[in-house]
Amino acid sequence: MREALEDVWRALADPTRRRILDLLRAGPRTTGELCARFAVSRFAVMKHLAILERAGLVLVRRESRQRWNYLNAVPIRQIYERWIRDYEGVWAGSLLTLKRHVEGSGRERGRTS
Amino acid sequence: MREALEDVWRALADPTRRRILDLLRAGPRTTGELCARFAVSRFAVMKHLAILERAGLVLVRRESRQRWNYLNAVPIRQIYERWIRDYEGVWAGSLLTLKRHVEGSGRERGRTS
DNA sequence: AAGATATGTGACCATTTAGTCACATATGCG
DNA sequence: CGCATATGTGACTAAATGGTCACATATCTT
Repeated sequence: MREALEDVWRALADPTRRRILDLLRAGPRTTGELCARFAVSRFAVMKHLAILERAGLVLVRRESRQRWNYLNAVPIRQIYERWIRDYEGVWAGSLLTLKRHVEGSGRERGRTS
Repeated sequence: MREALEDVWRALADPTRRRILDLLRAGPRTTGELCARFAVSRFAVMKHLAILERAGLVLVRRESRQRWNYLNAVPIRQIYERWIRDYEGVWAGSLLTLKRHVEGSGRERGRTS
């Protein structure tokens, strides 16, 4: 697969969509309930929900005339495990890099490869 | 501050930029070295670097006619600590949600708030 | 000084994105 | 039935994005 997390990254890039996910952490919500929380139009929220659904971050279940949106945090976990986690080893090193950076001491490439 | 991580999220949304960061994990690189690794034009890479720099993910030090790009992983750590971490408690629950979702048993809202 | 190398800038283009309004469908209820 | 409610769709706009090419500047080397 061609990096299925691509849609997830893009979905998470928008602050409104992250807020939607934050709301869904407390439990499933109908589309109407979600719209009531945002200043933008109902359709704008629906578009965001469609993007979140395509990314697999939101699961939808229709019940009569309502649409229940469920949070699925699994893709977020994958983002962490497949990418962010790889940077844990550099966190401490980054502070050192910053220090050398401001010191401006030349010729300290220190590349690993 | 008005959520300074906004630029970081947007910067991370692009796969080319994430690849640049992956390269920089092994150590600092000049702009030219980075360009050689990508199919897109040199200027496209420079634009990506500018976005990464604005987000604070890349620190730049000029040395004579070269520009050394350093990885700064601190914003990535903040993304984790201020957002992703909050979802750890839901990872297990998401599997349960998924199970209920496919079962399609109505009326199990189970909201916390 | 001259040329090669490394990076910075300006102008432009195509596509995507986030948003709008208006209208359609579908369901619960009196 | 008829109406209110909840969600789905179509058409459109403005701005941001990712990309290009051409040109400018600055520095190292001969």
